[in-house]
Amino acid sequence: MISCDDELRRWPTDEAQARAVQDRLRPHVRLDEAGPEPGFEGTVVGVDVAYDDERDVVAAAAVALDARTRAVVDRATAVGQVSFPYVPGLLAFREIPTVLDALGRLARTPDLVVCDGYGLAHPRRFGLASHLGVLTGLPTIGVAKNPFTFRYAPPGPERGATSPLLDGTEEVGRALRTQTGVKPVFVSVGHRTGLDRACAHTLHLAAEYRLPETTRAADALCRRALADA
DNA sequence: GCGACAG
DNA sequence: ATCTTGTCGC
Repeated sequence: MISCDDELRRWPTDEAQARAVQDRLRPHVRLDEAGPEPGFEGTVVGVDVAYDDERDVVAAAAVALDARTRAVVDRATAVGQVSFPYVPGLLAFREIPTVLDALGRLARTPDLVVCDGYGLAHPRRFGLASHLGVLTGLPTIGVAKNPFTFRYAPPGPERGATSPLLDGTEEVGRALRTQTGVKPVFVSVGHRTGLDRACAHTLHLAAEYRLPETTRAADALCRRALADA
């Protein structure tokens, strides 16, 4: 078992340390659980972060939706100082401290967390969603807007179509068409979830727009929190 | 060395 | 991520 508090206390200050942390925590990712089944009774929480580099301020939001109806049932925000620069592959170190703060302000523990970014689809198989999952112990998935460094063949034009997201020949995630005729999103497993259910949840959450409601709600809220900070 | 590169 | 105008459309 890893201690979230200890990890935060020993937050890396340079890239080499950060990569070492990823290599140390990666074995704690659990890939043997299917995760919450689609339509489960509980909450899906979306998290997102906004920055003001001028003021060195970061604002995070966590929005809890009813997993079945997608109705917002709770929301929380947190504001902090930027703890790491943006480096491709090390995004988690920039976002996680403030996200954890916001998650801790929710009234109840999430049953599933949807992150803006990747989980296993990562150069060292330990993206933001996996990192957040290992620190919290919660089931997590990553939904990204861009394919990062990975390759994919365009999925079919219909909503629900998928194609493998590939690192060489390894499927690290899936391109998922959430709306007919619209650019796909890129789904990967974070922690304690399988790829099939990760895609099913994403599709259910993206009933109306390209991005899941969790992401849209968290994005709007963290922007507002940043403006008010 | 050069380009690519989640947010 | 963020900087940014107008514009097309429901």
